[in-house]
Amino acid sequence: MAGWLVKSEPNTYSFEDLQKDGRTVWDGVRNNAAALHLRAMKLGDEVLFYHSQEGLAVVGVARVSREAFPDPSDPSARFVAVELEPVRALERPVTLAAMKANPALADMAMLRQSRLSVSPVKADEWAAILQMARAG
DNA sequence: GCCAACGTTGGC
DNA sequence: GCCAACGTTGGC
Repeated sequence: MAGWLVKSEPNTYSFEDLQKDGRTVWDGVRNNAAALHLRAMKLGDEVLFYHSQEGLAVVGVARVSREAFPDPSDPSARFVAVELEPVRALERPVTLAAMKANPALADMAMLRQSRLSVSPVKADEWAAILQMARAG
């Protein structure tokens, strides 16, 4: 089972919004590298939910509830969307600063390419982040 | 608000 | 097909 990370500006759509909605269409991705990752997402894959601009932290875990389909917001039909549902909020947010400070995450895709809005998370990186969410 | 990183566009 | 110009994202 693959792990992923998506970014969202909480001003626009926060993890709390996802919990309130129960599920959401993850559309609007207009970047080929990010779209490639969207296409690779499988039903049931878990997704770290990161707040960009404000918060700057992973705040929750979501799950892919529908695999890639044509993005309804894309008139050119070149890009895809998935559907996400909330799993749970992290006990404590894992901040960008903390992730940067953790050598285990040095190779993490989102850190290496900060503008990538959808990125893969390796199993060991996933475990490290969840550990950080538990530890002080 | 600024700037670095990076993707896209368009002239040649 | 190259590359300069431009737009967008996102951290600081």
